[in-house]
Formats: sequence, structure tokens, C-alpha cells
Amino acid sequence: MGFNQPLDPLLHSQLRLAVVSLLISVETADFVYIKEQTAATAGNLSVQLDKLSTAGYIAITKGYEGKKPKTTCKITSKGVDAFESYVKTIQQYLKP
Amino acid sequence: MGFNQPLDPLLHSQLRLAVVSLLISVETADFVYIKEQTAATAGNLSVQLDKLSTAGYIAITKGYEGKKPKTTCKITSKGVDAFESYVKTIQQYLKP
DNA sequence: ATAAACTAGTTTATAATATAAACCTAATTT
DNA sequence: AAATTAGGTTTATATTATAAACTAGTTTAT
Repeated sequence: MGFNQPLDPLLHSQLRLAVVSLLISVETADFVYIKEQTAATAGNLSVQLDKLSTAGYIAITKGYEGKKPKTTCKITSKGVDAFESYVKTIQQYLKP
Repeated sequence: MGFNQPLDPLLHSQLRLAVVSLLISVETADFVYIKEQTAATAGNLSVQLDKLSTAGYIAITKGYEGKKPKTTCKITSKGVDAFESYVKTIQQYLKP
């Protein structure tokens, strides 16, 4: 219980935290929906989804809905673990 | 109550959040103590204290203890407000 | 008394991040 | 068929965080 426990840098980013938080609550969401909910720009979202995916925090599936491309995201168990751990850690900063 | 409310970028930094959180709990602390508690490097701490001070979130007093320089920090009411607001905002990301 | 090491920081340089702007491909509308 | 829209990705730039190097002075050892 101090002020020196590291906060997972992958989650300590407004947009990535919002994405993971959203995915935890809905379990699956597509690019456009996430973009709307987080009010992010498409470019930024694309980059941050990539990072979360590379880290294994989310799984990205690319497919089509009719003729339109559709990118679907789902949180992984690793992502859930990381989020829960992040929450515990930052809570210590919030109520000391 | 969504995933798009901005987190004060001044507080959404591990070290600055730790500093402000610490100062809220102790009311006054010197450079060396903050450095120990947060396990920060002196350079990083110096920069981040400066930013918090410039923003008016903390007040920095430079004096001497005997012959040694002593930098003392204290949170301001603006800093308290900002911290409380930050806590409320990030809580919405943490328990959606 | 002087060199070596230590304290308390600051400044500067570098690496990492976030963001926006520009771009791409295909589909739809006019 | 030209322009617009949808769904993204890539690239360039600005901001941030961090460490490394440096400054100024003090204490300790020689």
C-alpha cells in the first residue's frame, strides 16, 4: 500500500482504459461502436486496438457484414486479469 | 457516465498522481521524502513537481534545513479539487 | 587543505505515447 | 461516371515520461 506500485502502462492510457473497460462490460464490440462510445478518432483507435491486441489483452476479428468490413473486438482472459489488477493498483492511489 | 469523459492529463500520470495522492494524505512533504515514497528518480520528480506547481496544484517552498537545501511541497485547494474530480472521473472507467 | 564521496536537486537528451492528418480500398449515392 | 461515404490503416508530429548527465554545495577521509 504505497505510492510506488507500478500501473500497467498499457492500461494507463485514457483511450486504452476506456476500450478495455467497455469490452469488459459488453464482452464484444465492433470498431465503429467503440469509436462512438469513446469519442476517439479512427486513427487513434486503430493504433490503440493494435497495442491491446499485440499485448494479448483483446482479440480482434476481421470479417465482413454484408459487403462492409467489420472489425470485432473481444476481451481476453489476460485482458480481464490485467484490468482487474490495474483497478486494484490505482485504487491505492485514489484512496490512500 | 460513459467512456469518453476526459481524465485530467496532469493527474493521469503515475508519478504526478502518486505525488498528489501522497500530499493529500500528509499535507506537507519534502523532496527527499516524496522521492523515497514514490521511488522516483530525482530528475523525473523535479520535472513533475514543476508541472504540478505550474498548474497551481501544489505549492513549492525552497529553503534550507541547516546548510542543506530543502524543497517542501504542499497541496493547494485547486490541487485537492482536481484530485477529487479525477477520482470521480476515473471511477467511472473502473466500475462501469 | 585538498581530494573523494555524498546530498539535493536541475537541465538536457532520448525514448515512448498520443493524436491528427493523410491516405487507401471498396461501396454507395447522385 | 464522378463525388461521397464507410471502414479502416499508415505516417508524421506534438506531447510526455524518463534517465543520464550535470551543478552547487557539504561532509568525510587523507
